[in-house]
Amino acid sequence: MEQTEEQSESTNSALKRVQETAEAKAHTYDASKYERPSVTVDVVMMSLRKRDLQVLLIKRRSWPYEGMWAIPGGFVNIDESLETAAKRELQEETGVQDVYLEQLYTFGDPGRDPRTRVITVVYFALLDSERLQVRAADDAADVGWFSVYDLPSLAFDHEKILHYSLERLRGKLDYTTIAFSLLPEQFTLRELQRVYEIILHKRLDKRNFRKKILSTGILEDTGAKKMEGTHRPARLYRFNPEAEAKL
Amino acid sequence: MEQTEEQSESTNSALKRVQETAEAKAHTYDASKYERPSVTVDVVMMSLRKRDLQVLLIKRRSWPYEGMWAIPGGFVNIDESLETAAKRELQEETGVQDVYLEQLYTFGDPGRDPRTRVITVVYFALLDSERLQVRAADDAADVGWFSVYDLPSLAFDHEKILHYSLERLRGKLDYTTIAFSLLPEQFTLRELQRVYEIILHKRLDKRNFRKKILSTGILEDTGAKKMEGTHRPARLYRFNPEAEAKL
DNA sequence: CTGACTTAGTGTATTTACCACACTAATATA
DNA sequence: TATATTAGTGTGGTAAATACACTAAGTCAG
Repeated sequence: MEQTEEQSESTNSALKRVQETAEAKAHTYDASKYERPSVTVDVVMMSLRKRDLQVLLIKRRSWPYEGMWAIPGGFVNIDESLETAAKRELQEETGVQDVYLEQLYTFGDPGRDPRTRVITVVYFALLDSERLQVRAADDAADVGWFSVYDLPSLAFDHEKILHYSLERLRGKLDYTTIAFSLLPEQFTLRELQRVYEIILHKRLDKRNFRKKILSTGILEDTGAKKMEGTHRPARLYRFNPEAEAKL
Repeated sequence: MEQTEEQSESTNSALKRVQETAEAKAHTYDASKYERPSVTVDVVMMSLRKRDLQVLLIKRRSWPYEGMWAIPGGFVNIDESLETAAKRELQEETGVQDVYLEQLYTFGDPGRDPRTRVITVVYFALLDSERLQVRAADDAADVGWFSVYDLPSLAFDHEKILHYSLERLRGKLDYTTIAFSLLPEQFTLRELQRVYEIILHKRLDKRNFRKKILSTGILEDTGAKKMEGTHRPARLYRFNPEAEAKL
């Protein structure tokens, strides 16, 4: 449930040796002009839309992979932290703030970008299905939401990144409260169950699910009820972060 | 148990906008000469020594943090992958190859290094206690092994990195086979239990431990026995990677 | 207004995982 | 030959996971 904070370092006695050999070994790549790799931040943004787990992608308008879809991202400014850069990207792409955000993995193989050496730190973000509406259909030509179970062909190795993201999401689902960040403040138990079912991609037993969730004490009954469609009305719950219960 | 592969990208329609503003926003840091962050790879190397979980550190010989201990690391060469860089570091520091290696986290706050902006990708390595002997005491003035439970004062925020490493190790202990990478090919059940006890820093029940491990079918009886000290001889087991059993 | 339809909400019995706990046998050493 | 040391083994109790089916509150169409 927690991601530790940033920071660290490296340069030490051994480092100078390395640095000296670094340029010597660099028998070019594409660009001898780039002695050092560039660093970008990419953000995998997922949300629930229409009872489906979807990811936000951007259509590339130039070489390489022109016309293909890609995960949004951009360079890290010299004076901002990686997380700040990820938040800025989010803000620029969707206009949303205060979403769940965690660092996923750093991808840095040489040759992953045909233009130059780029190391990218990938962040993973979850939007709740309500605030989601805000933008998303704005400059609809370039930006689109896609089901993670039915992806278009993707630029670079972004398909691999999305698979990794999905694995991580699934893994964290049952020992963290990550699922709540996909729902609005109030929700019914059935809606919560649906989040789990969509992400795990399998049916769950209703009674066992409710029993397990409620036994953790992590939910708070709002007293309100939700009436919708042709059903019986359902209780609305709220996530209680105070209750540091284990799922 | 698996770490996905490298690779990805970022530059897309939104990227250009970002890049333009990047330099504008960069109201210096220390170095306007560095328009872009440098990238290093640091390696947290742990091993079991004398019934203790220890980490390899290097003594700094210059500013900043002169005389303090730090995690070894170095710049990423322009033509090598992050993992390759981490392996190279390992090789340089300890002369060991083919160890367990996984990417841990990327730390990149501006100001984490007083000299310039450095983003570091931290890898986590485990050496088995046998091959360990190889070097380690070579240029003993600069390099040393320290108990993770009794650390010296560390350069930069390396203490935080080590805490994170230990947490990750503990977390993975019971749903992966990571523990085996700390042992030689053959080992007794008692030795395996000791690995768990040292890492989790608590005593485990012998019978329950054996029952659980053996029931997974992940161990293979070698037929051999180990006689040592003033004990009864013990069976030697071997890790069987084929048996894709869950711990 | 009535009948058909949809979903909320509830309990029990079975199986499986987890945990606490103590003695005997093989070997080395003094 | 006596002493010290560790390997190896089983059982019962408790908590968690799973499989499974019906009733009641509401909506909607006719």
